[in-house]
Amino acid sequence: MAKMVDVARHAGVSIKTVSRVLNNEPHVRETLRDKVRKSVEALGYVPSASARNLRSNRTYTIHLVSHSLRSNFVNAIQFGALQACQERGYRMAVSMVTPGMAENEETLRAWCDNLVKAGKPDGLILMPPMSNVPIVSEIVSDAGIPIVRIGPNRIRDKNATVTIDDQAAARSATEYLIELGHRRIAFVRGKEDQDATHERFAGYQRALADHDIGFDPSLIAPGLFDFETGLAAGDKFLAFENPPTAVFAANDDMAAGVLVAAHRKGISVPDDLSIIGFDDSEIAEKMWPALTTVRQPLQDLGSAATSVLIGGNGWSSSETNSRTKFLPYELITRQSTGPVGED
Amino acid sequence: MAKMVDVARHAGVSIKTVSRVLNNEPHVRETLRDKVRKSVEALGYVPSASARNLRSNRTYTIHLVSHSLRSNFVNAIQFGALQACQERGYRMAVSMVTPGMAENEETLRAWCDNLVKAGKPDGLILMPPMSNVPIVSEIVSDAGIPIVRIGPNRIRDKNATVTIDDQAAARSATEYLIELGHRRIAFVRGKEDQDATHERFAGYQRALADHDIGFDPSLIAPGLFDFETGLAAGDKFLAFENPPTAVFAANDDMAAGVLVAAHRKGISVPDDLSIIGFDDSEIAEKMWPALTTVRQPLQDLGSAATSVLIGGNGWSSSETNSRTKFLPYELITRQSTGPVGED
DNA sequence: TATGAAATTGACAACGTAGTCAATGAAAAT
DNA sequence: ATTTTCATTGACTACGTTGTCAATTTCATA
Repeated sequence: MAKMVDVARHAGVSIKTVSRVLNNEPHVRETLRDKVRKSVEALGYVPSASARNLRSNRTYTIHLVSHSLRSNFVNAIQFGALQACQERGYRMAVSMVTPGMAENEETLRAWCDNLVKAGKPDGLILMPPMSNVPIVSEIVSDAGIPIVRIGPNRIRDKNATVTIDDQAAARSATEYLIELGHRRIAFVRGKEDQDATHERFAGYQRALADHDIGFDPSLIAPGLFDFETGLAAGDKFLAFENPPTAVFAANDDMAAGVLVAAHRKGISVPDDLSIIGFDDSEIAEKMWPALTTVRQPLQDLGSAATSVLIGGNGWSSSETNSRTKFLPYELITRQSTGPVGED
Repeated sequence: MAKMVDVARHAGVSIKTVSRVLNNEPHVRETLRDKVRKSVEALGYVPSASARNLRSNRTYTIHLVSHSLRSNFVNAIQFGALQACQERGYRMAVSMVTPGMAENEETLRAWCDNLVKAGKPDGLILMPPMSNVPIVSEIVSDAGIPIVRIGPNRIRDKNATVTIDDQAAARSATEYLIELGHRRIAFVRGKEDQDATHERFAGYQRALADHDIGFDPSLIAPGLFDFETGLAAGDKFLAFENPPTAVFAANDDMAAGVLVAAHRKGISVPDDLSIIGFDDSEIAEKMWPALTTVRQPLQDLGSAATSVLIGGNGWSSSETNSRTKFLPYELITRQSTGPVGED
């Protein structure tokens, strides 16, 4: 395979000049530049990433870390991030923190250490729930590798976070239900170790309080952000003598579960029950009735995170104040919500 | 950061000995091994992947290439592949062939060339529809990098393919409908540039022929493997004077579209219309009624592909006969199919 | 024309590891 | 006791690029 010295010989210049041309460095005459480019073309030369990495200590690689890739949420963000990487000539690597690792702090620490020392990525994107784990941020940061966390989190360090304002979003979703006349609004929580759950719940509570609607603890169900727990929550609520007229689930998968629970009981959505989700994930518009939900610009979250890491995004690294970038959310009204029926 | 020479000094040995211990090579006394391991631990040493790559010309990286990551199909396979990689200490990189590239052969060629020469992955996993493009396989193969193609394809080279038997699977899905008494069975095709579409259609036709059911071209709709085209197909079929009693869609997203079309028209599923999908993707069981579908072991496809590349899977590279590994499919019967109603 | 400054170019070193090969020591065979 | 064999260990080099710095050329200025 052709290497730099071959190109140099072919073009009649030194390898350093070839290097300069390839890296768009100044101080090379245009005529030489052309000659080198032609030689590169003629030999089909492509620089070795390994050698470049070793010498320059930069890998041009962004590493995306998540817990499990099996979710539309992670998938969409990854897509946005990868697209942004490729546009800028960066590669993208992915890793998962398997359930076993996350539990034992020592294992997790070793894993992170290995990740950053071996791979030396130019930046790390932490997906929820890894974005909520302080020691991950800490170890990676200590190694001098910039991080962007995705999604709401309470870690306050020099690293950036890219997210939507989950609390405000949940609040406006709840207010939308209130405006439709709903008063008995149930809420399905997500995983307790993710700050998104708490933020969304806080938004829900805030909306109720703002509209003088008493908080009824029986209208809160636990959840794990998955279909099954949504189904269970729906079954629970719909078994009440006086069931809620609307359910707000902390994500779409759980909302789908509530919807199926309603279908099974022959309860009409949205006539007898309004359902609202969160994320606007892929399934939201494939359900029937199509799900009203809060749209997170997932792809944009991914590409914004990448931009923060690679630069050229207008963020100065010396920025002292807020290191959290909020992207706009949007309430997508579809057919799963409607005015409260007379009872 | 600690490097090998630091470990060597700390342990009082040469760097070569450290190297031997780290790579589990023979010819090191157990006492020295221990000493080295202790020094590694003490210094928190992790070998540099860049240096190792450069020297050994191996990257311990599997590269996954797809068209777009935004599908449950790709997502699930990626998950399986990543898991298998991590278990064996390999890294995983991902790339997308953007729509623009795929069209121009010269661009695609350059892109592939760059991918393999720069990154030098130890193996490549090609997802559909890239697994169906001959020149990609060709270029990568020429660079001496092993490939595994996922999904059915008609390329016959020395590289491996991991897939299910799409034709047989489609045939048994169709037969299931026939056994339920259906005779007017519609079919929604997928993208025409993917062999999966043709294989599944062939299986559908074969089942009809085997049961002496005449082929009715009006019961075939085009599709792009997405929800919208499924919806359009459903609208088309259900507008017939004599609509089909069952629809077989070439994937789940399109089946979801057919289902919503039926819901909108007030047609009861499965009483008046049976629907069957393909893939058993994430949404299949989140719909209502839950979708009967052909399950592809997507995660297994991903991990099997990885195993083929990394080795230790029982496949000899000198294997001369079949280079296609068929994984088992399974018909998952849920609530979207039922016996044909009397008309 | 002479002079200084800046642009241009290349020789050489260095990144951190694995491969080669020779030197040493220990065990087995004579 | 001597030779042979093999396990053990380390010195040195190569991988292909980029960084350093000095040498040379070009250009603007005096």
